[in-house]
Amino acid sequence: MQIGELASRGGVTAKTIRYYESIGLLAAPERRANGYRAYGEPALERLRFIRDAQASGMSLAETGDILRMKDHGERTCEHSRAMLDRHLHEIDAQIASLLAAKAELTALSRRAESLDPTACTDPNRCQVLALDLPLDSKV
Amino acid sequence: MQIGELASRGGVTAKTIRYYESIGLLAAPERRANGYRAYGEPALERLRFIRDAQASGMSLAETGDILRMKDHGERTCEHSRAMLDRHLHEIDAQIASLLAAKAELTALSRRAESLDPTACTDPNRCQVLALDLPLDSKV
DNA sequence: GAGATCATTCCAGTACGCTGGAAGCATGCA
DNA sequence: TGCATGCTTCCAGCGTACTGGAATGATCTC
Repeated sequence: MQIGELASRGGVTAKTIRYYESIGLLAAPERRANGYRAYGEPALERLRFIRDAQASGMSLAETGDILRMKDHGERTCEHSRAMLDRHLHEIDAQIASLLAAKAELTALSRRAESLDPTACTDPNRCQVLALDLPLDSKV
Repeated sequence: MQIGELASRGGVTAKTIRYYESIGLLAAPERRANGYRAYGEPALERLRFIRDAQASGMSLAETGDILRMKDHGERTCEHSRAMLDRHLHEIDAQIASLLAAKAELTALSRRAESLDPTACTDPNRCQVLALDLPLDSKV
């Protein structure tokens, strides 16, 4: 597939793919006679892995470390595994934090639903924001 | 309190506080005769809210939106609820990505565990993450 | 054949969230 | 008194991760 298709299927732009290639996250693919990059399915998998890793809070540099480890996957070492485990712990912490935030915001949103919109007349108070979170702090 | 104390109690630097003031997240406080900024406890609460909001994934701009809505006592119910709901969707997306990343990293880690640890005695192999060259040597 | 669309390279710029450093005045303490 | 530390302003720069745009060429569709 060409870069445009890879981009749309991977949820990024062609620019981003070229950028990833430039920093070594994606290998330089084969070129067709016209100079166009030609990708296979593995490139898409790799691209999706990068997106997932990024979403887990890893930098592109760290993601590159892991991808390189994956590339050498037939043999790995304590260092690599420690790094993976560290990231796994970070991910768990992030998930926990997000779930906590979600619970808080959900409670806030639910409370907002139960409010009478016409009750939103107090110029000094927003009922949605005034509760559950320390939003009433003023400087 | 002076900026230094606010900074240390808020877990940021004085630089950061001046930066927040410069972008409108913190109101310009009163000044003492010597020109020093003088803060009260509410500034600390506000600073902590900013920190908490950031920790839950909000940008400083979003945080500022919420703080300003509250400051102005506007009728913000609809706006606030839309923002909350949007943020909830973002959190869901983030959690999904985190879970996907976790699954992939767990698989990698598990594969690493199943390998012979004595294979990690080669210094070039045992420092895969630190020493290996990038995929295409173009970094 | 024309025009839209896709691709190429390269360089420069953007947004975010700070961070550093210069130059200078204020304060605290031995 | 000396000097470290703290505060002030202003401007510049940084790291991350793109993003825009120019200039150019290839392909597709009518």
